[in-house]
Amino acid sequence: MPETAAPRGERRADRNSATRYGNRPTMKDVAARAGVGLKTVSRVVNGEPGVTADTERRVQEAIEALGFRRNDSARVLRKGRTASIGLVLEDLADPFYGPLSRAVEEVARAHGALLINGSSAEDPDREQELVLALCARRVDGLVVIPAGDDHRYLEPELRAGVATVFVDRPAGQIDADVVLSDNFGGARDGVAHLIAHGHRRIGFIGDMPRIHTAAERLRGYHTAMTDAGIPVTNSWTSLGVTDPQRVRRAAEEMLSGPEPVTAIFAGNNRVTVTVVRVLAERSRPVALVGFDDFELADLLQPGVTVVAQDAAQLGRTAAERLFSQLDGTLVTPERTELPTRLITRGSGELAPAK
Amino acid sequence: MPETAAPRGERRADRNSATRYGNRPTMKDVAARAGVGLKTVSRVVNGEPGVTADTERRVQEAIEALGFRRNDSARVLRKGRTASIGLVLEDLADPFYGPLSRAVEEVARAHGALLINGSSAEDPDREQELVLALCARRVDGLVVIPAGDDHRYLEPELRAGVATVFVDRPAGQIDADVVLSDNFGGARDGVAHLIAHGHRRIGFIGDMPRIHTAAERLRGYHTAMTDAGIPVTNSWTSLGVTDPQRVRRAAEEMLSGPEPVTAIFAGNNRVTVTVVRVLAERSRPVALVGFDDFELADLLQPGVTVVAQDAAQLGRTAAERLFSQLDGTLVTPERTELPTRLITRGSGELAPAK
DNA sequence: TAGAGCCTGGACAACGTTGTCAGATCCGAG
DNA sequence: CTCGGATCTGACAACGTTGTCCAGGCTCTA
Repeated sequence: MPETAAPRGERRADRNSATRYGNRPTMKDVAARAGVGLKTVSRVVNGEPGVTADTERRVQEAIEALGFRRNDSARVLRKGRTASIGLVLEDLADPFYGPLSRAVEEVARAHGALLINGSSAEDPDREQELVLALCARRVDGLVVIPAGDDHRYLEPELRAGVATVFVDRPAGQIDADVVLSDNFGGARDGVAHLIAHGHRRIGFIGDMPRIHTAAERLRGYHTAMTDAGIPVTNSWTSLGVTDPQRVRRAAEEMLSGPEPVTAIFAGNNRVTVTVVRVLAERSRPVALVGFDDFELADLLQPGVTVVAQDAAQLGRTAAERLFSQLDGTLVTPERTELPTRLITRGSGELAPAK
Repeated sequence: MPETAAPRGERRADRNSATRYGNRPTMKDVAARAGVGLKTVSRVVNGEPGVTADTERRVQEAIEALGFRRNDSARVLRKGRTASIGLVLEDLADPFYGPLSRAVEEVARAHGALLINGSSAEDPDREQELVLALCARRVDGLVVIPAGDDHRYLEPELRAGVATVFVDRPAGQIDADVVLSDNFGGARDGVAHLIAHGHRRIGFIGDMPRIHTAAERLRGYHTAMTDAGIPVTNSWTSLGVTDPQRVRRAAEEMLSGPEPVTAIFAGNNRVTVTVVRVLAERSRPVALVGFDDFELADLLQPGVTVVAQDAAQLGRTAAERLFSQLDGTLVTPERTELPTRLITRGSGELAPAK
């Protein structure tokens, strides 16, 4: 039907202009060139049956010649599903989130979906901004590592059917699926490990307790101490922003008071590393167990004993639950808790110094 | 205009059904509820002028009540720009790419764009698949860390106006913008550093030379050796897949031959770490310089001397060039090369063992 | 008070695709 | 030779938004 193509042809007077910047060929163009109907092109592009080999060949040639690529935006609009999921995390540059993100991506890929991700930089407003932007893009689902503690802004989205899984920390004020590490148990076991090696004065340096993981780990510390009948002195714990300067000061204080600690439990990755630096500068050996594993921990002198959580497994589990929601397999929000693993490498097995 | 809303109202017999799973309210719904025209809602949502305060309030209330969120897919279709860019890299879990990705994200954010990313897993087919999927989504631009060496498949996309910047390695067979580290200069300087400390038998363990960065670093090694008048023996270089087993074997071989090397230049991150492990098992000190910095390199005994490249800067530069292309500021593809930095920490300053 | 000009709001088409449905074509069997 | 049915093809509407354009009401001035 050349008639169908005519108005289009008029608008784009010169055939070459179809390949000009920002003016991509559409199925209509392909159809005109191949001398077939619009829908036939759609059929070929989507591999639908009911097209003769000859017609298909003509269409393919036209696609090739014009450099046509289907516009998925239009497709999405029509079909309602975007085949993409969103991941909001704290900071992609953090070595903990890289593997997690990659794991989510792999699961998404297995389901034919792309991953859009964003870093909240631990800022609740930015988290909300990102999440809502992703919803506006109509991602099919969301994996969120929350920065804020109030997620009621998600309610309309949840009602509208956006599948959502929270990871690493639970959602605030709403009932949602969540995948966590056993922060409490891990910390408790780590501290108990130090106690088992003879320590009684054990320091704890962690994040602000308003962060769920930090609070849970602190609780684990207290539980282990209480279980062993050890009263905890206030000066042994330091909770707050975990920038190197503060952690350094905190470590130095608890190591030099009248009742210096003989062991330190570090509440996260960054803390552990800073503590390692502080300890490296001192002659008296101090035991150390850190939450979160990190690369090369085994190569340090001594190797650093850690409570490891499996970031990739966390991401994988979350993504799988997400797609279960999308399949309709899963309906009720659940709380999944993954175990942690104590990896002994030396630093946690040092005996208390006199 | 209740008349306008009527047909819609009929289709969704029950008002509640508008908030049912997968059936989101549209601007039409909002307009009906607020008793205004469709375009007025659009104006309010986009903050366009020409709406009285009272009308705006009514619309805002309807939006609130219905939990409306603009469908960006439709918007994209209409406007032609998606305000999103794609990033294709090798592996998000690799600590080198985390900061790079984050830097790209920050620049994108500053330009109001979201980042979609994908891991090619160093597989050219998967790279192409990802890139084309992103093009189908009509991302405004692409940042690609290429896995393959033939990117002619991108030609139709480039003609269609998809801004593209290659990072870390140049594009193959097409003329495109590219941002690189000075792999050649960095490796040359690193090896020269070893030579300056008295080494003559220096090993090189690197990736397959079909990877551009690997080839350049190898060239740097050869140049440094030649400049110093040192003939290179074949058994001193190992090129291939950089899995731990192979690297370990390679290192052990060059350390135990009749003419054992007294220093090793490691072609990348992973190689460096493996070599550190091998050297830690041996008593005789061997000097080591690695390409790429890594966390805790300073805490090892001895600290590891490295040729550092700034991954974040690489990402930032690439993203900025991308947006310059989109602004129209930039038209001619260019090759940008960022300097590397030698960081001395001890392992590269060891004198050759007898 | 009439006319000009501004401001607000809405009807309509278009973006590029897919689902529906009906028309056209071809084959073989009666 | 004709008819039924299977197969292939295309016209059309719809997805939810934004750009264009025009209508109607208002204010201001002469």
